[in-house]
Amino acid sequence: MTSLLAPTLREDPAEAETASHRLMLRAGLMRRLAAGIYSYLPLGQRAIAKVEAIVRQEMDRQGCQEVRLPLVQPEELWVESGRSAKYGEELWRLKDRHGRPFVLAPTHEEVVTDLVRREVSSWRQMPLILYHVTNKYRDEPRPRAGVMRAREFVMKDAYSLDRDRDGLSASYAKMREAYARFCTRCGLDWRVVEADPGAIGGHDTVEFVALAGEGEAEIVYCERCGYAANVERAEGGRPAAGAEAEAAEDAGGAAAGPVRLHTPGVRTIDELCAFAGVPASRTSKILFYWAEHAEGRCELVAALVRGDRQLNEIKLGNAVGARRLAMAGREEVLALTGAPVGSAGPVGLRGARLLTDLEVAHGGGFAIGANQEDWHLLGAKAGRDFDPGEVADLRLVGAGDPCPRCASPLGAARGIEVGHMFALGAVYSQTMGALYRDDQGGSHPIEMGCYGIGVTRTLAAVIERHHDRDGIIWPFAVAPYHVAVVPVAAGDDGTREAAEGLYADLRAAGVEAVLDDRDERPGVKFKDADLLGWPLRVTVGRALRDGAVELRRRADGKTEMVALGAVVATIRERVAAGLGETAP
RNA sequence: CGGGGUGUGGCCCAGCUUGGUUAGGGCGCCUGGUUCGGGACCAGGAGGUCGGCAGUUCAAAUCUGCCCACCCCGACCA
Repeated sequence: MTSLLAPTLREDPAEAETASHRLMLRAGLMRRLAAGIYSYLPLGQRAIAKVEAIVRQEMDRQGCQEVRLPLVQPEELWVESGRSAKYGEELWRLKDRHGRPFVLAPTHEEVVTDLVRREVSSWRQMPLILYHVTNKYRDEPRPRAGVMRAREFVMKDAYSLDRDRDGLSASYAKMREAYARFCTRCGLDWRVVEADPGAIGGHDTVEFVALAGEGEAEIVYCERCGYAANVERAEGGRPAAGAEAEAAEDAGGAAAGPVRLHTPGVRTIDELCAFAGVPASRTSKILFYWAEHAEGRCELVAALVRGDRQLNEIKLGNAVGARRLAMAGREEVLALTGAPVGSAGPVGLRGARLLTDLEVAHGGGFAIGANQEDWHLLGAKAGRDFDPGEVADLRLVGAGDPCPRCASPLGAARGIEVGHMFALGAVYSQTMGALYRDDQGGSHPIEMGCYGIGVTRTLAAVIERHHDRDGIIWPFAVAPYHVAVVPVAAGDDGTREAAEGLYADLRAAGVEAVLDDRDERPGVKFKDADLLGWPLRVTVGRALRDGAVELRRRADGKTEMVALGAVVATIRERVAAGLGETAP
């Protein structure tokens, strides 16, 4: 280790807060060059190489073919696909010396589509899955938590090319299998969840989320039926049948109408509940947004959700087909409804496109704003008292909500999105003209899928999952080295020679080992060994008198004495067993 | 982009409110010595545009303005 560039830090760097970020800096895996841009030092690079190797093995197992695609791409390809505008500022743009516009690759759908429209023209050439592992560039508005959200990062991206929807489904299933194996082999505690297709388009999409308290992704899951989804996507559904009947009763039957209630000063749902004596689940709130469409056209939309629910803006955006949403100002609401924000409601609403959440549309007996300052309506029911407009699932689903499949209460968790896959279909091949001939001579767009794994982010996820107060606890599968040989009493020739001999034997036996030959006191070496997280540590010291060394496991601190003659064999066994621990 | 915060030797920080000689401490680094099983001790030493520019002042790390960088929260995010 005297010659190994692994500069450990005794104290936590001020710039890092999350565990993985802190430890990647402290353990000398990487150093920051600029916001969201890092240099990887030898140990970081080795860990990355381990993750990459696992990815490659799993890709190759499914018959994927590795390629290497350019990181610098002509912007015109992105104009052609329509994503130059869609990506906006996040697309990292640059110009060559002639002033021609280029972009740094945030992903490679355009390049792959361009490649295959030139090279794949027959049904005989498919199915085909291409992948590569390279840097990606996204000029994030806010890079954060080290490599968790970086501007330059390593990603494995794959693209499947198929003749038809069935072929795409088969490729998608293969990749799903590969991703599951990958996550398990890296030692992650993970879930696969349904996700929102977002701007990339396509039909089917799932995320592979490594569970971690520090993660950015919020997911809900059902222990009973296995349903799991990103909260962005999780379906709200209609209220249970019993609740619907109850609600109808609350509304006072089909013939009755809502009751007007004077509510001076009532502005919020909480105040309304207190004033009118109704639970928040028996209220409904209306939210106004400006929806910006692809052509730049803006439209005012109103969303009606239950008072105790949160609006899921992604769902609303999808429902209205907007590129972006921005909440409307108070004055605009006043001008439109004739009532201030706290008294606005859906009854007689004009001038805005109204969308009503399933729960409100199928429920009844809601307290709502009366579109008149200081007045509310009690017992209002969609369809009878107001036109619900478009009915859609608009609410944010959370812990305790009923599972949309089996109605059991959902659990919630946070995690890190390490993988994401999309069944794109023909969205790119259609717009960019990637067509092939079938066996009848007919022309069809290629059915595509795209699949990404954040390699550097996976590393962060592994550390989030495997660390303690003292440092990293590498799973064998991604550890930069499997074992550290630590001689104590460096001044003693016998100790040093024994350690060096053991180290040489281990290397000769193919064991990934390091030798801590630094002229440091034992405490320093032990602390660094814990920080660096070697799965195994061999202490060569006082046990040498009995012809033995100590073999210690980082994961649980268990130590055993091993006779010198048996050390190499024992370590090989332990490494093999350790690698087997995360085998799928 | 909005809000908050930070910027002082490689790392962690003090000093700034109330301007005043050579800008401090701990860790790390170099030299010598003593130590040597959980971040040793002693002695000596190197290393600084106090983020940058401009201003106020006899005098600026310290006050003012502008700018830059970085971190956190939010918006955003295939």
